[in-house]
Amino acid sequence: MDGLGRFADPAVLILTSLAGGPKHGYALIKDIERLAETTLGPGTLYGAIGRLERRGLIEALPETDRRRPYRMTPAGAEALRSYLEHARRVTATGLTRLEAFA
Amino acid sequence: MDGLGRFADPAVLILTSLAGGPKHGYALIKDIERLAETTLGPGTLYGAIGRLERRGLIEALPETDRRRPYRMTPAGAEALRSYLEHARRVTATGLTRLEAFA
DNA sequence: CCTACTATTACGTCACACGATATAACGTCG
DNA sequence: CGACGTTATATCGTGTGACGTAATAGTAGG
Repeated sequence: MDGLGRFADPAVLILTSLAGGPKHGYALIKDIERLAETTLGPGTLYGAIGRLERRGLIEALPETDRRRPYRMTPAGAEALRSYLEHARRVTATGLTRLEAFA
Repeated sequence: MDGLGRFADPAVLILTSLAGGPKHGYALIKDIERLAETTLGPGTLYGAIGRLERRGLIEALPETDRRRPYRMTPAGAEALRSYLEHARRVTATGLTRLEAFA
């Protein structure tokens, strides 16, 4: 019971990873491990990829060499930016309050 | 479909609110609205409160006047701190990558 | 040959969203 | 004064679907 665990929203992590350039599924898993010290299982990953694609936040690129790469769309970048800015405000408030917490 | 929505993990929002001092359920809803521009429904709120209490991250104070206040425990403060620091690292990376994103 | 790489699919569970219900205090309008 | 609406406060029920876990499958490379 280590409490809350980590910040691990799959959709956000995938978009953040794709903000660094297009990647296929397996590369996403590895990048996210480095990025967030969290390992997404395949079900979690591909489930989230499908939902992001249906919402138009990412799109598939032509398959090459058994790899199915994805790229973030402009709508995805905008959604991510707005999410991250909001998250930054909220977490900053939390950290400030924690400092004052006895 | 406004994309991703906001950062809205109920457990984190509740702990963040309680980092500012003990509060009862209704006061939490109001504080979280100001804090995160998100309204937790009663089911969502009290469900999350129950789970946090079972995990020892928050604890109930004596009921006064039909109000059941909760306070964050030291374990809760530690869990929140570690979560927020991790989230800050991840979101900072995301924002950096987004700046470079074409 | 066994590990790393790459992807798909199936399945169960639990958190969460949404809404209905209950009750009490307070104000206000007819 | 009495009816009514509103604010404050908490509980419960129910359904959906995101997520975690894991089985399957194939290629390539050391």
